Amino acid sequence: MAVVVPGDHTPPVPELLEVERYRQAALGLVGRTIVDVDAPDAWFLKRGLTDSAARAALTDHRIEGWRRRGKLLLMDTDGPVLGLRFGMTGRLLVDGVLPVEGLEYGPRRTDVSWHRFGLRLAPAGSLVLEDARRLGGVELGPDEDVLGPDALAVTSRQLGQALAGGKGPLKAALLDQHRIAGLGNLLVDEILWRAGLDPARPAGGLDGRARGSLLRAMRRVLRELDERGGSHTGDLQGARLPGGLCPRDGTPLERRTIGGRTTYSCPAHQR
DNA sequence: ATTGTGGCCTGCCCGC
DNA sequence: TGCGGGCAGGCCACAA
Repeated sequence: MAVVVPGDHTPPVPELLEVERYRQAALGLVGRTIVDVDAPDAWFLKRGLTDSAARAALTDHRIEGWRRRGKLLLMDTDGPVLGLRFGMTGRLLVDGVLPVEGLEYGPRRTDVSWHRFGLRLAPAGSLVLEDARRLGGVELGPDEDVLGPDALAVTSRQLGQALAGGKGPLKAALLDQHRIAGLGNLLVDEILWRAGLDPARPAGGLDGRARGSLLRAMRRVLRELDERGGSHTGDLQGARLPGGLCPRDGTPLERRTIGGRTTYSCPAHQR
């Protein structure tokens, strides 16, 4: 059940669960042909891409599939691969419809001035990436291999490799998309809270038992929060504010900056 | 190579 | 009622 806290206006942050929903919705576009590209915001185009270059590269090509690796959404065509990143506030409109709806927080309004990238399709339809804060981006032929294994499919062995020898905090390792791809701040706080692990403990210091707890919590959180409706529906979410109490044991939560991110954790049961 | 820090960007909340 | 400051966080450049 989603926790709704009046006054909390955490925006809908696209972590892997939201990007996966975008992917599922975009699958409906497979088979259509790109007839025009609209990229009005040069900032949004990465790695030297320009509006005219994107148009030249994509026009007349057919969409053949959609893949996801972590938070990176990949459009396969019979020409180039297009990579879409959503940053913190990016949303995808598929034929004018927002696939991620019912989000409890954040602005519901939309604004055409936030449309950073669009594809016009034949015989009909469109794809639009809307991003108020412009922290996302679009690039051609993204390097997918710099990303670690996807968090939804990570194996015990891969998790062990991702954490091995890490001297930084556990949370920073889980946020590092090179190690494991897909987890953002909210999901990591929820996972570590459920696993009973202190986000500040060294990533490389986990024994087999702790790694097992972590992997189980990761899988369970991803499955449950997806069923509930997204990354912001965790049990910790409602308490993730100054003065919040641990929903498990009532202890005042600790608020710290770890891995450069605002971090809430329970000093009593996260060790 | 690994780890840490700051900046990008802008909507929104809060206090005055 | 308006305004300024701080905050949010994914990602990247850069420093140590």
